[in-house]
Amino acid sequence: MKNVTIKDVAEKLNVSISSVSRAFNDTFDIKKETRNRILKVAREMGYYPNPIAKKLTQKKTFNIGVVVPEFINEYYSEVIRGIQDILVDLGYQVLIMQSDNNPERELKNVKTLVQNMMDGLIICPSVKSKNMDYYLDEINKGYPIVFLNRIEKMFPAKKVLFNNTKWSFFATEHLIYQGYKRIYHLSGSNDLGITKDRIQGFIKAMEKHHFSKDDYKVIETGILSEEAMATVQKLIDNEDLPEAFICVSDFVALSTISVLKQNRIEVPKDIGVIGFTETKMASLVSPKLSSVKQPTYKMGKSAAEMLMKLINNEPILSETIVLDGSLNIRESSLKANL
Amino acid sequence: MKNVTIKDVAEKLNVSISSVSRAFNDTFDIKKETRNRILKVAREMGYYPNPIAKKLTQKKTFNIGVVVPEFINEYYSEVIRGIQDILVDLGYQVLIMQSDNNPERELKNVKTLVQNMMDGLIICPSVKSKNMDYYLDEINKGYPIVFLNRIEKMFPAKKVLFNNTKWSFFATEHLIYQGYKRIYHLSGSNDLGITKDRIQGFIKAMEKHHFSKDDYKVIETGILSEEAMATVQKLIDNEDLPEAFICVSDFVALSTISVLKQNRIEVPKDIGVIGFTETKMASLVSPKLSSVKQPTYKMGKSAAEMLMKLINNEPILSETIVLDGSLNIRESSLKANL
DNA sequence: CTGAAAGCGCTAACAT
DNA sequence: ATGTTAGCGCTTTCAG
Repeated sequence: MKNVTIKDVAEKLNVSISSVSRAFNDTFDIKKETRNRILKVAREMGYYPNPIAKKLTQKKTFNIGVVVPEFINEYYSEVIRGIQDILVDLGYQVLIMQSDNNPERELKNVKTLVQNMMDGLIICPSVKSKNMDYYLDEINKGYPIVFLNRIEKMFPAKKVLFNNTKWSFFATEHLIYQGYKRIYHLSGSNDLGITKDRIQGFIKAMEKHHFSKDDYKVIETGILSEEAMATVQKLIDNEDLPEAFICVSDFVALSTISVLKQNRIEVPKDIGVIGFTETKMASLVSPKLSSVKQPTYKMGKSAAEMLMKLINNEPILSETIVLDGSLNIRESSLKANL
Repeated sequence: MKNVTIKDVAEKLNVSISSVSRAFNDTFDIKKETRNRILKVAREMGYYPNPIAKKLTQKKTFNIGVVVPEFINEYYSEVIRGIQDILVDLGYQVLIMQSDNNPERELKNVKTLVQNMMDGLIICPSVKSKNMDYYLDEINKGYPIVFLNRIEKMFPAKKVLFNNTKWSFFATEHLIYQGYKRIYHLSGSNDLGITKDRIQGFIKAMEKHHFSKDDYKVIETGILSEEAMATVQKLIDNEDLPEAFICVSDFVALSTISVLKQNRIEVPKDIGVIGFTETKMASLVSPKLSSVKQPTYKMGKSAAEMLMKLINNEPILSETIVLDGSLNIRESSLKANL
């Protein structure tokens, strides 16, 4: 039960604890021979340096904390894989905490990670994150933090973002080129910066192509299936259907298609639908879902690389990295070819 | 940059560090008045007890570690929500690590968590986890570990499992009752215990209903979409299609349906399909996917509760908790009603 | 009730 | 090249 300590090893070998420490840290000032002897016996005794004690004396922990809102789909999974692929090779371990989109829990998570002396943090804020003061405090203290996604473009901190405006614009334009004349945007929560960005891209496309205000609409639908379905059903009941929907997520897009189908409205023949933040399901469903793909893995990698620079005091050219995605056109938005 | 320590607070107030410690731990042997005075000033100074130092002196960290293979869908997300909902209320924080289904990384993760003095661990093993010796060592040392899912029924440790055999049996029987006369099981990796369990349930149903060996088949397909699609396409090419598929996951089920559709075979009219480990997508796609639902949230809760008992040395009635799920019949397996 | 002091396991000067 | 010692920030006897 009792753990073997550096002292136990030292006594067993009749050397000082510093020698054992040196052996394990492989410093220059120890004879290879002694080192090996110590290491060998230590292994036998099942000794392993206590990282807690180590943390107390050293600054470095080689632990990185990541806070994500949730794991409802592969989005953050891939982000984290990107992060890990960079950091694990550099000897870091990645500790993850889930905030469940609860700002209080998020803050508590961040504090836990800070207090556990993570060398740095990558934070993917919750929907209604309002903890920015605390974060700014830490940043000002010199604590390395990189934000990822869902953070205001103007927030004064290192961050990695997806170019929501641009790809929302492209997705909308794609619908326009397909000949859809009346387009609604089922958007996410207005509390989110990214929602505003996507709305902006949507409207930009509408205006560029001279849509009249009657021919487009932004409806805040949220990200829940039930909400989306209710919204679409209401549009049907009110006979206020557009020719195409651009949806905040694949999940909402599928919900939309599902309701339309229930009402014997066919996609893409009667109505076009395009999703956002592509999931693997997109190409497996029928009709195959067109969607905007985000570079999740790369976002994770970029955030991790940025964090490393921050930690190693290397110069960071730009505080904000904005990444591009791609538009995966499949069946659900293809009116033209019918 | 420099953090405020207990000493700083003590000096500022002209009290001993023990008093400050007492104030923060709210022990009985301190005057309420002193306590409040200390707390007040400490807050002002921005002091917060360093948990690392605390860990060094105390045994308890109120941190629980969770290792999961991945987050490709909401499965482990819900498991973790279950875990958190139990533990957060008890004052614990949950630290998560992702093994990416890599056994080495899994082991490294577990070691990191152990060395960081987590009070206990919940481990969801990888596909090819072979680290059992290390885990058994820790358990024998008295370290509280609970396993969840994907672990051999006979493994001598606390664990929470889903009754794969039973629900595989039920799902198969459902297909039988629908009138499908020839059924193939697209199974997961044979390295997994749960795969064997599901195969067992499948075969049990086949035998109970006197299917001849020619009328059922188990095909190891894995969990990748590409593999599943290739497998199904090959069956089509070989004119070896069954009347129904029971698939290892919703993902594989959707892949299967997708290939069938490409070949103008309709589900459920021509062929029935049922998934496993239901995802939210199941009810959104067309045809709506029948699937076996696992009690993910409850599994997380059970594991957390078991871990608490383990940590608090409370009696544990049964080493293994096996939970039941449900069969959500939707459209993809409904031949009878057509 | 409060303070002094030992110690948790380790690192990092400082000696030798 | 190795040993000695003073912390790291906190808890916890033990005195008083």
